[in-house]
Amino acid sequence: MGNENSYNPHISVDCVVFGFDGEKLKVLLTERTIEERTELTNNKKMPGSVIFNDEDLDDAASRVLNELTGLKNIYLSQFKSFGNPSRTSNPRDIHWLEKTTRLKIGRIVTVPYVALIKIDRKIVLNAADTSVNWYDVNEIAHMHLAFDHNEIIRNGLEHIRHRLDLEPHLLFELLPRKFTISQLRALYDVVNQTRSDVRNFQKKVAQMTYLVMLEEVEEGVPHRAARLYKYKRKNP
Amino acid sequence: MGNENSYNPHISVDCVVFGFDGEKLKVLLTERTIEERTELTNNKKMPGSVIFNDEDLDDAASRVLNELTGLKNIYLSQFKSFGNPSRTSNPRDIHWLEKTTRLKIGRIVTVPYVALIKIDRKIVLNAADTSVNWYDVNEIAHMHLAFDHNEIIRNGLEHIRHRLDLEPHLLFELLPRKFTISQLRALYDVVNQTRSDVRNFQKKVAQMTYLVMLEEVEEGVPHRAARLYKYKRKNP
DNA sequence: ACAAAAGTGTTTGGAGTACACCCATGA
DNA sequence: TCATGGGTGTACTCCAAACACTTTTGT
Repeated sequence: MGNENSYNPHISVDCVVFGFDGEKLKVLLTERTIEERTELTNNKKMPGSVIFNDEDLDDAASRVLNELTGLKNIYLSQFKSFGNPSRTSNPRDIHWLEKTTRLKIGRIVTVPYVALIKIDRKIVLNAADTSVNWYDVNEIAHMHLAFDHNEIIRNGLEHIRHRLDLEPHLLFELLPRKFTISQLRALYDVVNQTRSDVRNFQKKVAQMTYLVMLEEVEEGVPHRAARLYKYKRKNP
Repeated sequence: MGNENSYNPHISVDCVVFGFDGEKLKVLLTERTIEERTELTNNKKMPGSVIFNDEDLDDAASRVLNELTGLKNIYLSQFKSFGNPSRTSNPRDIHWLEKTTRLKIGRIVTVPYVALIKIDRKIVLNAADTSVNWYDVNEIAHMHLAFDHNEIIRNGLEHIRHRLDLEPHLLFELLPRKFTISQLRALYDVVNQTRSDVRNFQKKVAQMTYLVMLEEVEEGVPHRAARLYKYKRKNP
């Protein structure tokens, strides 16, 4: 994992980190907290880094997440790369990169990943001059991110929609360990852009052999408490 | 399109070129015809090239196909990149690359594309020391290709299966301009690894508004001639 | 006439969709 | 007691799958 520690300044990885707050799909963006706050607003960006010379792409993506948040064993799925020569043409973006890597930066091809994390996991920031925040995935379309990160996030969202369609159990990467059917349905609907019928969704859930009903209900809600479920990996 | 003409030796594109011969899915591989024929057999590889410094990835993939075959306007779809540091560790692979690019080659991240072409289009070879041939996609698993091309082709096949599932009209990129329902069904089955029922398939076809029946039948077959159809793009 | 593939309908089961009311709980 | 979401069953539609015989044509 990058033990030679020399950067390869031609290739980077970027992570579209998704979380679910019970209502909306969120994306994790980083922001420099020092310097240049007065200039134009494209200083928000996805977590990312150029790779090390002897580092695998998947490892680089894991490293980026771990360095930023302290988390490990995050679900990651790579999607199609972005390498338009003009993607690194904004002087502000380049200046920032050269400052952080201390390398002369020319053209960079970036290899993007989608990451799924449980939004309630506490994030431990390692970098002092950077803050991270969750943003509604729909609001991001109206924000100005660095590089071509708007486009990459759009593609990442499409990518993860397909993945979740093929492997529905990945939904549980986004939910807390114990969850209600309502939460699962809300997530399902926000991912598929649907509005499922409550009764029909119960039927669907009844067929999921990998869901186990717990002898517990949620707490602290001002109405009838819902049953809690958990996800059981492996097969029945 | 690479008008500065200086190679970027850190990034390449490779094309998994699919064709359909009426029965099997085929993949186009290139082979050096001169030198070293006696050594081990990993001299077959996918069409590919390192990119030019000012060249977009999609353009590089188009260029590779055009340089090799003379064809233009080929359907291309990028899928996930391969960048394991050890993928360029075989000395034979490196030697070949350094000879063709005249560059010192270290680690290379490759950005792979799937290409769909009509197998009856005649391929015009530009490179004198290279031959190209179609290979059954299932046989490739048992062949030794250069680099990690076996793995890339496996992934490319999975990728195009998903794409064809989402956009069935891409099937027609693989068929001749006029085709029979049997040909379409054979292609459908080879892609989906199914064995469709003839009658059910006719029903499915009847719902494809973008298929038009021609007043023509196939010729030269030793049995009842099948009706020909063509694909009509755009909407009704 | 025969071999070989083309072409054609009906039935059945499972999955998705639409739809409305009572229940449990906390405030 | 009331407000809030939790939890439950039935009917209809549509699509996929199973299944066998007649037609056309070339040899």
